[in-house]
Amino acid sequence: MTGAREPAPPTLEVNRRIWRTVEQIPPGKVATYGQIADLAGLGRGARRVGRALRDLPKQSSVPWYRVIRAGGQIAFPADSDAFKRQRSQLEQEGVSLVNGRIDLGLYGWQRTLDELLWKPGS
DNA sequence: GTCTTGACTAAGC
DNA sequence: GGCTTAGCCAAGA
Repeated sequence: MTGAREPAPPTLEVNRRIWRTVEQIPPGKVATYGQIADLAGLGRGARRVGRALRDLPKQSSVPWYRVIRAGGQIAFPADSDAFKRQRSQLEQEGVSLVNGRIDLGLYGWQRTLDELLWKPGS
């Protein structure tokens, strides 16, 4: 066979899909790179998500600041402007940082399906 | 064409 | 609780 396997999607296509997924994060919530990658169909391409956000155009209205690392920590150095900017945006949405970290159990966007089933009061 | 880097994650110490 | 190592994959030099 002349290599008639699945045509790998162009990077731009993947990036756009990632941005679309990030846009689906509700305000006041945050998602991890791994989660975005999984929702975008990249599986364990957490790094791909980071690259996609880096290639993100400046005029885009994608809430990149709602994407954080696993464990609820921001992917930038604490002394970086990007870090402060992201933290400011998160606080503006009602997300508080505790010790430089975000409580995923509180602000995490659909941690796992188990949690949805655990949802009390319904 | 090879090597290094990087907006990552999970596991180990 | 935090640091280190290994795994992964794509872009840049």
